Amino acid sequence: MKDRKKPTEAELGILRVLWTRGPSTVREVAESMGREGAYTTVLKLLQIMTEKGLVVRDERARTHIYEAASSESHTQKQLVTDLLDRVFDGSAAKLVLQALSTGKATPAELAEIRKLLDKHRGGRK
Amino acid sequence: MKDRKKPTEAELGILRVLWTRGPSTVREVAESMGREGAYTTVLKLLQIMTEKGLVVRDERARTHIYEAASSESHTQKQLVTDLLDRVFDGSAAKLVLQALSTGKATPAELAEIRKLLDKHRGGRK
DNA sequence: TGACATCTACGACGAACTTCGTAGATACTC
DNA sequence: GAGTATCTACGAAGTTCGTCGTAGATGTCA
Repeated sequence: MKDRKKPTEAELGILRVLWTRGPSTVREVAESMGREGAYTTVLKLLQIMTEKGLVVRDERARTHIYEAASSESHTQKQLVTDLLDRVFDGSAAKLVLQALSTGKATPAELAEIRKLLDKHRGGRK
Repeated sequence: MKDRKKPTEAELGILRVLWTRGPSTVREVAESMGREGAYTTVLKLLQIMTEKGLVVRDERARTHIYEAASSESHTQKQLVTDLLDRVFDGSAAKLVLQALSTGKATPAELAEIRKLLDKHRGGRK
């Protein structure tokens, strides 16, 4: 698996569009990003991403259709793992602590996290 | 605050050394990274980081002493916030879910996270 | 068919990042 | 004091990334 390669900033922006829109053309991606003027930029990025294996391309029609090669959650996990190793010495607790300390978690989210913990504990015990 | 600037990969490596070692000379940093051969590389990086404000330099002595400008936890929080915005739509819950799903959290850590949640809930109520 | 629109491919550019070599200044040692 | 070691400063090269312009192929339509 060549999943080791982390998408760059611009690539991530495109992946986000593909995850929410599903398979899309270059034009659709560009418009979704509000970058209609930068059509060829998006095209080039998608071509490179195809080489890297970040997206998959259906070129049966003249207008190619691109699709994310990895699911959003899979990529999220990969990026979290990366941050964990690079910045937190692999300690998930430290990461969660910092995530919560940003104060961006709503009460509903806190409850959700609580449920997650219960599930994890259940699996472990 | 110019804290908006995210350290690059190499810069982060140096910051990690400074956080664990405390104020250090170029040589000490290079040795701590096992890059003694790349002395001038580390020096150049530290010079650039000084310009960027990532580190602070004491140049009273001939051999300058460098120190991280921001604490480890502060930088961690910044990087988590960045990931949160870029990859998780700002949802701390999603991030925590992925962090836990890596399976890297020990039971002790899970307990710790639980405690954190209690504290957060307490503050809210 | 001819004019025009749309698509892909590709090369080139500038900016940021990382690396290293060299020069020059300062300290150390005998 | 001469020679050596160590330090900073700085410029240049190689890479990656993001951007865009242009060329050429293909489709559309009056």
